[in-house]
Amino acid sequence: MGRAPCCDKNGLKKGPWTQEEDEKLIDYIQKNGYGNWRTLPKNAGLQRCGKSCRLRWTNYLRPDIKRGRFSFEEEETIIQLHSILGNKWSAIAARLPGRTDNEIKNYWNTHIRKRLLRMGIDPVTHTPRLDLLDLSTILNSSLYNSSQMNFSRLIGVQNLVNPQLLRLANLLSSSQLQNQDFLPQNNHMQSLVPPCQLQNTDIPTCTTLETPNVPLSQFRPSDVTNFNSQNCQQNEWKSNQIEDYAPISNYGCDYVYGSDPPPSDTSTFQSNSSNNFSFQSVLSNISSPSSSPTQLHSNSIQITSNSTEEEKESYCSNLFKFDIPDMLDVNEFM
DNA sequence: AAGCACACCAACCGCCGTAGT
DNA sequence: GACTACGGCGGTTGGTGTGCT
Repeated sequence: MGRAPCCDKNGLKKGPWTQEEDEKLIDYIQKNGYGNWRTLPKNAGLQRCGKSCRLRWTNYLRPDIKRGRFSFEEEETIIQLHSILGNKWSAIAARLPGRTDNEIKNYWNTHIRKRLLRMGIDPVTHTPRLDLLDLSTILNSSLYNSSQMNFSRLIGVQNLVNPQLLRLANLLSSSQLQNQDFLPQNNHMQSLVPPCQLQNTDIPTCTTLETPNVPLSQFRPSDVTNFNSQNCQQNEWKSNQIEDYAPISNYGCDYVYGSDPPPSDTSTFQSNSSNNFSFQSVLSNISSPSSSPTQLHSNSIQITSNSTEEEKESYCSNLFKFDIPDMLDVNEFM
C-alpha cells in the first residue's frame, strides 16, 4: 500500500530555510542530538517535517561539511568511484569526507557529466558513446559461437567492445558465471574478439573495471583474475593496435590483481608475476585520493582547483587512457 | 536596460529496505 | 504475513544568479 506523505500538509513549511530555522535546528541537535527525525521538528519548534530537517542537517548544517569548490583530486575520485559504483551517490560521498551525496550528485550532473559528454564519453557507462559494433557482429562471430566462450574474460578487454554488448553477453552467459572454476588457465584468448573486428573505428575507447550496470556485489575478482595473456599472440595483437583501442580508464586499474596492498607507484599499468588485478587494491586506492592521481601520465597536466575547464578536460582525456608501455606488458596483463 | 537562456544547487518527491507491532 | 513508521536514497524540480544578445 502507498505510504502517507512524510509530513502533514497542514501548517508545515516548505521551501528554503531561514536563518532562524537553521539556528533552531542546530541548537536542538547540539543539545539533544539527532535521533528521531519524526519528532525532532516538533521538539525543536520547527514547522517542518522530519524529512526536511534531516535533509537540511545532513546536506547543509552538519559541522563537518566541506564547502567550496571541489578539488581536482576530489573530482577525479568521483569519476573513478562513479565508474565503479554508478549513481550510488551516498557510497561515493562516504569516500569523500566532508562532501554530501547531494553535493556530489549536483556536481556530477552540472560539471563532470557535461565534460564527459563533451569528450564523447558516456557518463553512465564511462565508454565512448558511439556503438562500435552491432549485436549481430558479436553474435555471429566466433566469439559467441565458441564452445569455450567465457564472457567474463572480456572484462579485461571490454575497452575493445561495446559495453552494451558485453552486458548482453554476460547475461547470456550468466549460468557460466556461477562457476568460478570453469576457466582453464590456458587457451584464454582463444575467443577474444579478433583485431580485425575492432579496427572499424579509430574512436578511443575506455572502460571501467566493472562491467557497466553490474552491481559491485556481483563483481567477482576471479573474472578478471582468470584473464591472462598466454594466447594473446594468437590474435597477433600489436601494441599500436592496442593503443588505438585500449585507452582504458585508470580507475585504479593501475594495480595488479593480487598485489594487495597496492604498489606505491601507480603511474602506469602494472604487471607482475601474478598477472592479476586486485579489486580490493583498486578500492583502497580510490579511498586514498591523496595518492597523487595527477601523476598518472607522463604528459600529465598540472591540474589545480584553479585549472580551466579545458585543462581539466584535457586531463580527463588522459584519465580515460591506459598507459601501455610496450607489448610485453600488455601480454602479461592479458 | 530588458529579455532571454543557461548554470547552479538547495530542496522536494517518491520509492525502497528495514524494523517493530 | 500484513501493516505501519521511519530513515535513507536517487531523481527531479524550481528559485536564483549569471552571462549573453
